[in-house]
Amino acid sequence: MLSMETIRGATEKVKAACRFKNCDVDVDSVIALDDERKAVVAERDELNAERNRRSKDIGRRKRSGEDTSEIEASVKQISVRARELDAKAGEIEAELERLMLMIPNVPDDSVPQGASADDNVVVRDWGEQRSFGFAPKPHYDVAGGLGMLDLERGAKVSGSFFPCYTGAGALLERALVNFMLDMHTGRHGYREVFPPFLVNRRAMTGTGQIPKLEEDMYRIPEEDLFLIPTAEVPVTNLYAGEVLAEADLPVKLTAYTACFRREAGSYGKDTRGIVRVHQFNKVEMVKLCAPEQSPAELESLVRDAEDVLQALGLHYRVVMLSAGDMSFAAARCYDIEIWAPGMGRYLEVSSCSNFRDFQARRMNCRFRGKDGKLRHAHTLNGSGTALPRIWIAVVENCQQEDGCVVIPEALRPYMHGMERIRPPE
RNA sequence: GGAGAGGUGGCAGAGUGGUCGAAUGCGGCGGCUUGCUAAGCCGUUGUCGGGGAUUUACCUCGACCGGGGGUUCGAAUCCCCCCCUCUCCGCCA
Repeated sequence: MLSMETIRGATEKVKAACRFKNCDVDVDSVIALDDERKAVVAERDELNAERNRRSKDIGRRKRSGEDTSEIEASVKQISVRARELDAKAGEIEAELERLMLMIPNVPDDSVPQGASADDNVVVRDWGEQRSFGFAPKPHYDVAGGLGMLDLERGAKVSGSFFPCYTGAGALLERALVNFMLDMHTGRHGYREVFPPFLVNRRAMTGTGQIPKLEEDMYRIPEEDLFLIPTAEVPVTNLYAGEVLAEADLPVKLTAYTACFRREAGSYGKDTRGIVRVHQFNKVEMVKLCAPEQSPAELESLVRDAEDVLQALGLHYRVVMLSAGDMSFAAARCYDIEIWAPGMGRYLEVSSCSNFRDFQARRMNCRFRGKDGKLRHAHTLNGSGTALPRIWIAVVENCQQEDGCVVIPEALRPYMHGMERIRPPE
């Protein structure tokens, strides 16, 4: 969430952010409500002060045996009035918080000030599109021939878009997870965590999935728990309500989790294969750092994700998102798009964002600076990377004319030394 | 699921209706002492919100003793609900 200082001091920018990110909040009325809050709180506090003075007086008089019934009656009246105002203040504060939680983060001045994905900017690319001596097939055809996927049976037990990986497909999935975790922990200096996959409402609110995206989450009503849509939620919220030491920053964490998304409203898109599914695996990187560090930490975060793709020899491009294409909580975001020759398009495998103090305010995560003062931390995260799409990229890029898939060398140690995936006997 | 114990300031740990934002100890910070260190002594040491002074550290009011509600002139202290932690029993991957 934004501070009230930001909302009051940069009102026009905040309004622009609401337009870019399609959030319907009346910023002026938020400010007006805060004015009202201040007035009610001031009156209540004055009454409380008077009540406290008189109550202490009652204590003194009782000890000296005086009659206090008159002054007690006066305090009673003050208390009743103060309680009414307190209730009113509580209502205003709840409404104010509800509205503040609906205001999106403000995009950085440095990002393209456009309204849609058309305004995104490719900032660099790596490698090139592989040329084939034959027509490359989409992953579902390649994987089908190799017994790597069983979408029909997955649909039988859960529904469509709940993929089931089989045989070498399952092994490839597991290999990719281990390969990426090893790289981030061993080479990039992240600490591995294995968090819960179900989180409470507070956590979902902390990272900003709620309220705007609540409809996209799977929810367990009995406990009001949500299946995580990304490891970002449990991992970032690990530090909710805490005060970190500046010397411990940046905190760099990596986690494998399954991710669950209802993908409400996206039916009809990407209906074949596993580009868009309700359950998928992902290795995520999360950072908490001091405000001064976050711009550089975002750049290194993207590089860490790129390293995965480079080690696998997969062509990709890095895109800076425009103000209108960024998520609710992000201030600045790079997407990494990997080339999928069978589908003939680039697929988003990673999204690396700097949230500045937006999530930290919601979570109340602070750090104590060297000067002894408390400040909100900055948070960042990025996929490193999302499994279905990197799985697709491996299968489609490494397919051979005979239908086999040659496994990238970096993955072979994770696949019992296997060099190529052949059709099952 | 059942029974019990407990959640107080950075930590430990007192406090069972007013003089408690909270003893005491440890830690932290400042100072004194000292050749240095240790020890000792003195002082200081939370967060959030409002108002005021001031180009920063200042003053003042309010709130906060797991969370929420209640009783009372007055609640860390009494009552109710919830959450979490620990111990034991049951069940179970």
